[in-house]
Amino acid sequence: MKVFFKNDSSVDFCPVRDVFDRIGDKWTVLVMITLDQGESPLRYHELQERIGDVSQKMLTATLKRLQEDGLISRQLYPEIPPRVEYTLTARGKSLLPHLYRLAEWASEHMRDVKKV
Amino acid sequence: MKVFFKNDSSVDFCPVRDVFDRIGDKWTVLVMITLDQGESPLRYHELQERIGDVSQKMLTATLKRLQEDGLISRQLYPEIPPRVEYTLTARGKSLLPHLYRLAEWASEHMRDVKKV
DNA sequence: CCGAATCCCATTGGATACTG
DNA sequence: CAGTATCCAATGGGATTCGG
Repeated sequence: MKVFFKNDSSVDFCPVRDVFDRIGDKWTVLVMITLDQGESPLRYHELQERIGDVSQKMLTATLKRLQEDGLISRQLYPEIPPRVEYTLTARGKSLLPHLYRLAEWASEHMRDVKKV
Repeated sequence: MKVFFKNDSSVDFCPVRDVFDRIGDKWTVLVMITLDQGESPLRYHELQERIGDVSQKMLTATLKRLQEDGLISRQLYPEIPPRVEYTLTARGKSLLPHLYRLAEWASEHMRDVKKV
């Protein structure tokens, strides 16, 4: 596989950087996996509860960006009080296996590394 | 696959978080892939040149932590001037396929997303 | 219930100068 | 050559308050 670097002046994109710039933050992957583990669409507050230690600000920001990237979809039911459900899109689902494999690798290799 | 959350009080580790905490920063994955693409061990300055836009401070810090995690090894040849060579360890190599798959996914799905 | 807006702190990371 | 050390700017992210 070809990898592009910054001094490769002919190209303006680098898949490796791109993907980690997008999902390498603190919450994005966790939200996606939480949605995947939920057997059905999850509401805002359900997500917050299941993740357990995410602030409203960060959950909102993460959801918004995931939606902009087409990885999740947001369904608003204009009731009183409002209800909002989040689901993974096809694109989002296509990313998940790779994330799980990384997590598997981590549980095999990071156990002794962690200690910090 | 089982995923652990923070409110899962019985466990103190979460593979998903662990791995992204470790490799989700700006340079770690890039260094590993650069080492992998080099057909032989790479010296400090070669790494800096190939990556192109990494500062000395960050390259040094990234290499040190990769070494602490057992993902790369550092060989010092005490000559004048000194020569240092970096290689991927077996554990480091075992992680690479997963990173490449993520990069592949990115080049298929992030092209149109990127635009920001 | 689902956020938006603001404030503030901690961490990341870049530029530069110096050392064995 | 291969780093250290220091200073500083930018970003990430938490706590709190407010709105529809």
